[in-house]
Amino acid sequence: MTTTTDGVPVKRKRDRAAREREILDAAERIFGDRGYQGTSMDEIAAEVGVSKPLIYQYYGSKDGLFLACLSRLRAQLLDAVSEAVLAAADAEQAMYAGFVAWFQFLDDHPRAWSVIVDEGMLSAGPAAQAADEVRADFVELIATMVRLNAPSTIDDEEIQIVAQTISGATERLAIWRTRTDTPPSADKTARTLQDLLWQGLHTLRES
Amino acid sequence: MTTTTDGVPVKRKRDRAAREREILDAAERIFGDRGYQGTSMDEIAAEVGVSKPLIYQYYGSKDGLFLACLSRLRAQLLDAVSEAVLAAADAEQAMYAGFVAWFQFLDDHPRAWSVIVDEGMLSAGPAAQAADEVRADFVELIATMVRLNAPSTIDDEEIQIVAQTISGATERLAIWRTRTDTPPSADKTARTLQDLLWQGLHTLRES
DNA sequence: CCGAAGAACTTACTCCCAGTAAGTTACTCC
DNA sequence: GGAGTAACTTACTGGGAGTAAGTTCTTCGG
Repeated sequence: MTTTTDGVPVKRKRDRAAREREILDAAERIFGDRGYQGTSMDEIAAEVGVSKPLIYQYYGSKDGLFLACLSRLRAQLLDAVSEAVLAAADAEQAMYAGFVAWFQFLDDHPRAWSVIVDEGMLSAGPAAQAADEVRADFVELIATMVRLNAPSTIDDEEIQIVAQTISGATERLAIWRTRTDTPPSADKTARTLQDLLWQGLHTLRES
Repeated sequence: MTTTTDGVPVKRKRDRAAREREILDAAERIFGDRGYQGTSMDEIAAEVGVSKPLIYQYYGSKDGLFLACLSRLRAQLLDAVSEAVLAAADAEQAMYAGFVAWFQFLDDHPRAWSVIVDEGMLSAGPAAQAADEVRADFVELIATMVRLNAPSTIDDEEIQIVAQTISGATERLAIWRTRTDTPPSADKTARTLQDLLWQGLHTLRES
């Protein structure tokens, strides 16, 4: 049992939740350093000081563990962007602030980002679908902003198209910036993207 | 020797170029069906009716072989899009026609596309850089079109940003369309994208 | 305090697959 | 026909994902 007589959970000496966190932290670090392919489950197990089957018991597979990392990191990224968006004075500033927050976060957390880049690694099987769901929160946020700024004549399909466009654009820009020697600043990138998209958003015509 | 006395290449019974093509064709088919991870080199070798080390001799590694497939498919895709762009009456039509050709090609060649999607698989090591170079032709084409349509006050960094944006957007849209039950038509997707971007392209202001 | 039940955890494997060392066969030219 | 080389094969290694089967720890009812 994990509860006392009054039903309150009690600290066990071997605490599953804590172990899961330990494993996840180590996985995040190693995946971030060496990439998905370059990381072995044995390595993560050794880093935590635990045997490999334990990790399989908790996370099911290498994909599962990677996905758990991805999911947690994406959540942090979404928080950073959401916060920036909500703090903005008007809709135009909100979109711009969101872009800046996105690029800035990725500049500040290169290891986190390199995990997110490796999302592409999961292009096969059920993991691909799971990875899409992780990204979906983001697309949702973007879709909401699009809805607020586009003409009311727009239909749901078009909103999806625009949201996917913006999501794809920001991801590609982020990857490109990390692979370029002297990338434009987070701010300039965000500003250019904003200039490119803002007008068009308001003038989307019906099909 | 592979030449006769007058220097003209002669057909050898065992013809390397032909073998390379055979291997590449088989690899393209199998990678397209089963994905990068799901494909083994033994499988490709068996399909061609050749031993595995031969493939390694010609293509160096699994990544190398995959990259060769990717490169050939990308070239076909680029051709299709270039042709559509060049055949258009004016700049606005050219951009739109390019988008349509892109989405249409991917609808028509699902196996080819699934290889290109797996490009993300090569996020590590020198293969990642090689994959970027394969994509670079495309970004180049887009950059050219941007240059023709944007105000002359734009700088090179901004052109790169815009080109990466468009490249990222089209790729994400293509992936999204394949993973959606009833995706919008190639035409509607292209039209919406065009509406979103065209105006902004002309009003990009200086930093 | 004792023993049963189950959760946490380990040892010691299997299998698959990328990549290779070393050798064999087929062709070309002199 | 024999030397040289390109095309090709057999038979292996190494490493890593995933697992079967067992052991140790913790809790709880009696």
